[in-house]
Amino acid sequence: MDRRQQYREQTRQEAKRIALEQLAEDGIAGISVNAIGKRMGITGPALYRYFANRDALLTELISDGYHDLADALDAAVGTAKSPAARLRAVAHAMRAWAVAAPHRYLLLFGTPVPGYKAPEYTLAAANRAMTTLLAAVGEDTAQPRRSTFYKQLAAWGERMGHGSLTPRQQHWGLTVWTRLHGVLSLEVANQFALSGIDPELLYKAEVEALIAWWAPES
Amino acid sequence: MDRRQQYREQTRQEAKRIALEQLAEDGIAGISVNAIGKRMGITGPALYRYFANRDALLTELISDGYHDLADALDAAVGTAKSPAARLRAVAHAMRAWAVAAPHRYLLLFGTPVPGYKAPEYTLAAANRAMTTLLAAVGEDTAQPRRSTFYKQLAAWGERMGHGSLTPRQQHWGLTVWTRLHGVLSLEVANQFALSGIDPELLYKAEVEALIAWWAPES
DNA sequence: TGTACATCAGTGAACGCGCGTTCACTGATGTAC
DNA sequence: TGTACATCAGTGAACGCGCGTTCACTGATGTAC
Repeated sequence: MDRRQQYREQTRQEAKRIALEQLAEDGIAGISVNAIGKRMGITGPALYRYFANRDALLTELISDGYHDLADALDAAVGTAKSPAARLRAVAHAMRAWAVAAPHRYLLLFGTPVPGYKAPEYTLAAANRAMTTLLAAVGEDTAQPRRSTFYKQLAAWGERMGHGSLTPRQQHWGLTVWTRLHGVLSLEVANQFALSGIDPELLYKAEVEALIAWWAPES
Repeated sequence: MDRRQQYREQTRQEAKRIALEQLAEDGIAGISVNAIGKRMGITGPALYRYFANRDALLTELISDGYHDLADALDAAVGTAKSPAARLRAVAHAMRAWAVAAPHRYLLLFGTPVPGYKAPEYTLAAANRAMTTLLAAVGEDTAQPRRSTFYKQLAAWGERMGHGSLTPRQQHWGLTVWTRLHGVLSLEVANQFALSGIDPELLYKAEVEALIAWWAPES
C-alpha cells in the first residue's frame, strides 16, 4: 500500500506550508521545528521523520521557491508573441510573484542566511528561473564584441546551457534581471513605504524603459 | 570632569564596532548583547549602561550606516565636475562602500528585520543618502510631464526638501538608485558567486549605460 | 589638602524562554504466509 | 480469513545551549565644602 506514502507527502507539504507562514510572520529566524509541530498538532521531534533537520527544510523551501517562480515566468512567456509583449509579460509575472509573497522573494534573493550553503540541486532550480527569463530576450543583430566581460558571459552560457544566445543577449538578460530586481527588492524591503511613491508605477516605468531600449515596438 | 563622558563614548563605539563584527560573521541574529560584552571583557548586563536595549543598539548601527554612506557619496560627488563624471564618481563610491562591508549594506537595504520599526531619526539619515545621490543628477531640459507617478514624485520632493529638482530629475535619481542597487544587492547576496561573472564588470556596464542615456559625454 | 557624599560602571546571580536534536518507547498500519 | 512479524509515525522526557533583561550589590571616580 502506498497510502502511507501518500499521507507522508501530505504531512511534508503541510509542514512546508506552515514554515512559509512563519517565514512571513517572523522571518527566517521564525522558522522553528518545534513551532511547526505545534501548529500541526504534533510534537516537534516527529518532524524528524520527514526532514533530516532544519537546514534540509530550508533547502526545500528555497528549491520550491525557485521552481515556483520559474513556473510563473514560464507561463507568462508562453502567452506572448512579440519581444516587447514577452518582456512585459515576464516582468509583470515576476512582480506579481514577488508581491504576492515578499518573504519568499527575499528568501531567494535577499540577505543570505549566514552559515547556510545551498546544495547543488538548489542551484539547478535557480538556473531554471534564469533560463526562463533569458528566453524572453529578443533577437540580437548587433556586431559581436570582445571583452573580458563578454568572455565570462560566453563561458557562463556554455556551462548553463543557454545554448544559442550570444554574450550580448546574455548581458541583456542579466540587465533585465538586475533592473527589475533593483525596483522589486527595494519594494519588498519596504524602502518606498514612507515616500508616498507607488512602487508599481516606478516598476512599470522601468519595464517600459527596457522595452524602449532593446525592443522598441514597431 | 568629562573624562568619564569621554570613556563612555569610547566604550559605546567599541560596542558598536564589535556588533558590526558579529553582523559580518553571523548576520543580524549574531548580534548579541552578552556576546558583545564577552568580547569587550565585561559582562553582558554592563552594556545596559550604554544602550537602552538591543533594539536601540541596532537602531544606532543603522543610523550610523546611512550617515557613513552619505558621507562617502558626498565626498565622491564633490570631486567631480561634469554630470557624467559625477555619476561615475557617486556610483563608484557606492559600490566601494557596499563591497567593503556587504553586511552593512544589507543591514540598510536587505531583508528587513522582522518586528523592528525604524524611529524617525533613522529615516532622516536615510534621506540624507538619497539627497546626496540626487545631487549627482544632471540638468533637465525636457518638457514637464503630468501623471499620477509624477505627482507622487513632486509631493515626495516637497516633503523631503529636494527643492529645485523636477519630478523627472527625481525619477531619474530613483532610477539610478534602483539600477545600481539591482546589481549591488545581488552581488553582496553572492548571487553571482558561482557564475564566473565578475559583478564589477556588470556594474560598470550598467553605470556607462546610465551615462549614455542621460548625460552622454560631449 | 582633606573629608563627606553623590554618581556611576561593572558584577554575578537569577528570571523565563525557546531553540535544535537524541533517544527509548508505544501503538498503529502495513506485509507475508 | 487469520496469525506473526516488520515497518513506521508519533510521544514525551531530556540534553545543552544561548538569548534579553532585572536586580541588588560593590567599588571606583567624580564633586562640594
